[in-house]
Amino acid sequence: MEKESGTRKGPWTEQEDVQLVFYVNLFGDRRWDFIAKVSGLKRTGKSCRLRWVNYLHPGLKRGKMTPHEERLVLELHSKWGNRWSRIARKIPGRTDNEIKNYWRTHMRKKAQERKKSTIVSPTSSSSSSSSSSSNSSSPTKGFGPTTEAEGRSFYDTGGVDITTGGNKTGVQIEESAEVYSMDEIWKDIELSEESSNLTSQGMISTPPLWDFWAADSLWSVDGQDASKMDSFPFYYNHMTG
DNA sequence: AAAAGACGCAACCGCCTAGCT
DNA sequence: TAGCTAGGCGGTTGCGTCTTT
Repeated sequence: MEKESGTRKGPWTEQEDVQLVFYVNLFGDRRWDFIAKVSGLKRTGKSCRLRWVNYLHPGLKRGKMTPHEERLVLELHSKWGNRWSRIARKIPGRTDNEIKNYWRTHMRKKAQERKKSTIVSPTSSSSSSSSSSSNSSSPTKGFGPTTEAEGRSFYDTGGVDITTGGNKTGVQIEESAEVYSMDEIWKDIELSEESSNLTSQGMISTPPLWDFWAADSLWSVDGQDASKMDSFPFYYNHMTG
């Protein structure tokens, strides 16, 4: 419900997308407020940016996460915690939002599995059942699926921000993350995904293209490199099919 | 075939930070 | 140096789609 002078909200239309892409190509992907204004879109700069970053950006990969990407997410999350954008930068073609969503889903599944397994056999699989609480004594955030009951969102958060004082207890950061996270996670993943033998098929390869994209500036578009953005037809095809 | 529940994704909100005046 | 603004980020929510009963 936007007021006449207000901004539009809700899902973007194809028309809006085309318009946004056009203006981003024109002015680069920096001045979002400006773009929002000149484009005539009744959207905030923020909204435009988000739409671009999460959907319209030419470097975006769509579809399911590859096993390789999943691994990366887990690995990086164990290092950095919920630093989604930071993680996303290491996984070309994936947005922070996507990774965040993936993680959330992932953790929800895990939480459910764990709940089930503890209900069925509270003493079973020794470490895993204790794992969710293994970190709870620490004021730092545990890696495992914290529950809403703990007052934080349930998928919050793995690793510790090394750069900040997340590590208030002085616990060794990387190790504390490792204590539970990677072992547990890998185990779970193997169990749940072995069946689809994704990991054993050498699917670890990121498309070479992505090495290029990643290494090059496109993923970290900095506005200045507008020449690379002349792939407008791509966006258009991408959007219109 | 219909209803209910689960899942996945897109988008918004609010806070924080960096840059500018 | 303080205040302001835009951009960036993480958390959360809403809704459409898919799956199960």
